[in-house]
Amino acid sequence: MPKLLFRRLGDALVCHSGNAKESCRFTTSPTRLKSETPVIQMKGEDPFVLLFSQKLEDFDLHSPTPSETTMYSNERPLSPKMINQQDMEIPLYSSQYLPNDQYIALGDIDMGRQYALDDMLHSALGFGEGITPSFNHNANTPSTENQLTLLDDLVLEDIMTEMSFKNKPVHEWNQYDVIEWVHWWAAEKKVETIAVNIPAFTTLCGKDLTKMRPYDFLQLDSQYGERIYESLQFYIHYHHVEWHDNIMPLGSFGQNQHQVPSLTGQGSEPWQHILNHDVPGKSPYSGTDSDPESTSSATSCLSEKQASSVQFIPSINSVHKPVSLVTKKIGSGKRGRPPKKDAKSRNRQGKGHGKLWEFIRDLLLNPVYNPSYIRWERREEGIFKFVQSDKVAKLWGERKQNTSMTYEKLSRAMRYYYKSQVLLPVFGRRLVYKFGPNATGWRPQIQY
DNA sequence: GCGAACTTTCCTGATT
DNA sequence: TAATCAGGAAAGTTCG
Repeated sequence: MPKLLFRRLGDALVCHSGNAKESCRFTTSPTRLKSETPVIQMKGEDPFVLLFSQKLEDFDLHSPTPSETTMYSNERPLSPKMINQQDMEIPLYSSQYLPNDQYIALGDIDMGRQYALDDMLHSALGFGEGITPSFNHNANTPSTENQLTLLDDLVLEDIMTEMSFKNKPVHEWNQYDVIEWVHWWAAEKKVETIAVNIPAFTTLCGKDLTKMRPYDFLQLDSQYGERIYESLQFYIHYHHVEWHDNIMPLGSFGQNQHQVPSLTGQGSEPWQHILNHDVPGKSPYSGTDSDPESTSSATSCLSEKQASSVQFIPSINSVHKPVSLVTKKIGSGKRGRPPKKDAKSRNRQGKGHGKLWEFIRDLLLNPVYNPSYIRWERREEGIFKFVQSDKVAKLWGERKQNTSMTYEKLSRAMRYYYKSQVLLPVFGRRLVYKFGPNATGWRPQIQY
C-alpha cells in the first residue's frame, strides 16, 4: 500500500502522491494550521486527491497537473483560480524525497514551528470516518476506497531520525547540528523559534555546549537558556550516554553558577568570546568589538569564512526590545520624508555597508532564518518568499539601527530594485520576490 | 559643496 | 477590515 507522507517547509505542508511526477502543495498560516487543522486524505494513486475539512478558499493550493487532475473537496471542486501555473514546475520536491513510486521519503522538517506535525496528522486520521469524498479524474476514474492511505505510521520520532545531530554524539556536533538541535528543542517544547535567541548559538559547536554551564546558557538566551541547558543535559544522558565519555560531569541547573566565567571577558573557554558579545546593546555578530583576540583566537567551530557569512545577522532576542513606533500622520498634507531630528542616531546608510538585497540574500543562505523567517520558493530560479515579513523587517531595522522599520518600508526598498533588475517582481504572489540578473551570490554552489 | 546612489518615510489607490 | 502591493514624492545618509 502506498504511503502518503508530508514534508513541512516553513508554512507550507508538502504532500506527495505515490507518483514522483505528482505533487501537491498548500500553504496556510501557522495560526490556521493550528486552530483549524486541515484534514487530508488521499484517494487514488495516480493522480490523487486531497480532502480538506476547511473551505478550499482558505488555502493557497497548487497542483502540478491542473489540466489533468480534478480535485474535489467534500463540498466543491477546486477553483481554477487557485491553481497557480507558476508553481507547476517544482523540482524542489521531487526525486530527493521520492525514492520510488511506492514509498515516499519524508524530507527535512522545519522544526521551528509551534504546531506539531503529529498533532496535525492525528487530526487528519480522525477525519476520515463518516466522510464520503467525491473524486473524479478524467471523468472515468472511479473512486477506489480500498486505496485510501491512512497516516497511522507517521510519528514524530520517525521524522527526527532525519536530523543529522541524532547520528552523532553532542561533542561532535558542528554548528549546523547545534542550530538544528535548538530548532528541534523549540519544536519539542512548543516554544516559538523566534523567541529563542538562536543566533547566539550559531557560532557554537557541540564541544562548546558540553563545556558550558547553566549561566553560560543564560547569557545566550536569558529567557530559555535554563530550559535549553537542562534539555541538553537530559538529551546527553538519555539519548547519547554511550557517546559522551569525554563529557564533563553534569550538574542540575542552579548549580555551579559560582564557577561561571565572568561577562567581562576574562575567561579562557572558547565560547566565552561569544558570550561576551551577547550583552545588551551588543550584537554577537556586529563585529565591532575592539578586542581582536576575542574574535580571532577563540577555538570556535566556525571557520572564518563561515563566521563572515553570519557576522552581521543580529540577535533575534534583541528584536524584541521595546520599539518606539512612529505614529502615522493623518492628513498632514505634507508628502515625503520629514526632516530627521536626530540625524546622527542612525547607522550609515547608502553605499558600501550592505545593501538590503544582500541582507535578504544572506538570510536565505542562513539556516537560522531560512525557512522560519524567509524561504526559497524555487531556489534554482531565485524565487523566495517572506515567511515572517515583520520579523525580517525588524532584523533589517536592527541592522540599520532603525527601530521603526516595517515591512511596508522594507518592501518599498525592495520594489526599487525592480528598476535595476536586482530583483524582479513575481506577479500575483504576495510576499514573493525573485532575484534578477544583477543579483549575485544567491545561486547554490556546484561542487565538483 | 555637489550629485549620485541608496534608503527611508509617507502617501494614495488597488488588490487580496 | 487588515495586510500587502505598486509606485510617486521627497528627504536623509554616505561616498566619490
